[in-house]
Amino acid sequence: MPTILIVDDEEDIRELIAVNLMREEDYKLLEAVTGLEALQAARSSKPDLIILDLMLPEMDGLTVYRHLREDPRTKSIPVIMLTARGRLEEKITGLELGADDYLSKPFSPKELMLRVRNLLRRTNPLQGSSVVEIGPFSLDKSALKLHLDGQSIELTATEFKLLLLMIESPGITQERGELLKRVWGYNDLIQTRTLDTHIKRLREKLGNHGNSIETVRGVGYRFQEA
Amino acid sequence: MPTILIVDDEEDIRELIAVNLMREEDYKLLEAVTGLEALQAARSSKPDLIILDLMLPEMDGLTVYRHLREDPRTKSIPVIMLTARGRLEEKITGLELGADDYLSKPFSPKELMLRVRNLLRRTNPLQGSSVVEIGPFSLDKSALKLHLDGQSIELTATEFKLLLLMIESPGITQERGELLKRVWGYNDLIQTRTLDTHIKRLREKLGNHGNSIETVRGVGYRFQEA
DNA sequence: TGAGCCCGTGACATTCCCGTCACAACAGGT
DNA sequence: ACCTGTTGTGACGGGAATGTCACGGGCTCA
Repeated sequence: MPTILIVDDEEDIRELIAVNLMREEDYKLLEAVTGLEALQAARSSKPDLIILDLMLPEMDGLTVYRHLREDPRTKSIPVIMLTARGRLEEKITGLELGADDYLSKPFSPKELMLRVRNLLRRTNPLQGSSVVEIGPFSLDKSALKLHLDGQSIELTATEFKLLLLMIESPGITQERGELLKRVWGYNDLIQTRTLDTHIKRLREKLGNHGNSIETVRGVGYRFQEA
Repeated sequence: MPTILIVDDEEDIRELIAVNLMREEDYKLLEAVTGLEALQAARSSKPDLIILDLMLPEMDGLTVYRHLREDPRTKSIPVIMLTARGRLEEKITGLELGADDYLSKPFSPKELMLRVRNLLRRTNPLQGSSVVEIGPFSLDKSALKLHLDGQSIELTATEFKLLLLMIESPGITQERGELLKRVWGYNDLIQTRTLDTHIKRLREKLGNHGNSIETVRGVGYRFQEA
């Protein structure tokens, strides 16, 4: 289970980030309020990733970042920096970010989750390399590949998530709104062709098995082996 | 019977939610006014779902949520959060909510009911096992399908509602006005051939069993196994 | 920086559902 | 048998839901 350290002096920002990380995946969370706390926690707990707000009282966020990079114990931990849009952002753009990333406020939590996952996958590739098997379908979470009829089909991240969601409960109809929320994070019943388009792309990639994804008009889609 | 815990400091909001929930389904309802009460109730009564207003005196709603997630006894209980439209909402919008959900005030009770049902079904799949069996008939609510004589018959949403209504009380004659109200929401005794048409279509799809839907002239229709 | 990939969107095509109508068939009462 | 109100039936068209396609923006990697 990956450990993530959140550094921010604002209680509710920490709260929000934490709350979101906790769903979706099983992360172990640490929190720090000041730069000093952050450095100590980073050294002692060796988190897999640090989310660092640059706007900190006392010790500036960039300073914290430099210290992290100088200490061999924390040198290789990837960092996602949160910056206010403006001058600080410019400074960062100039930095050689290496394995790191940044996000300017106000940011969408969805975006943050995405980067967290990306960064963890990039630096910690073994992470969650499990395989789901349903009938002739074999989904490899780590490689984002689908094995079917002896063939290996590459899926994109979104396609994979969508297919996995449906394939995990075969025979159960997944409502459109449900899929939009779980895959894209849309909470409102917005009108979009995005879901349909991805369903189409999935069906194409599934070839003969394309009709395993059935349309339930007015409700959603369901996975059902022919 | 699923248990639902409502957490809100405002009496009339609680009332409003309670009244609406009771109208739709048979839920057992619990109420809590403060965050502490909520946590205690959640731990002792283990509700199937919690509706949590984020705007609470004393202990903030997000904090309550956090505690719920930390305690293994309440960790897996789904939560619907109610937020005021505004800053908090922005923070939450776009989140990948995972098992949970949120709704911004003012919300329509209909919307809330919908999410309650969804969430309960999703997290508690045994619950309301979306299949109804009567004699040789087997109705799958989620797929809108009817299994009969080893065959699988697809029904449209309207057909399904209509058939379900009659099949749930076999031998009982359903009056035309009653059916029009429950399936179509028509409150007036309007003159329409809609009902007849749908009955016809149903009979067609039922094949040999078509005559299980009997006409009671001047009154309505009745489902009766041959 | 340029090519390639992935993704969301809007425009358009297609399919499907459903209510209505006109007319046929039917049942019950006289 | 005739009359009358009710129900069955088939066809039609509007409109909504979904399928399909092409485009452009953003990101990545070389």
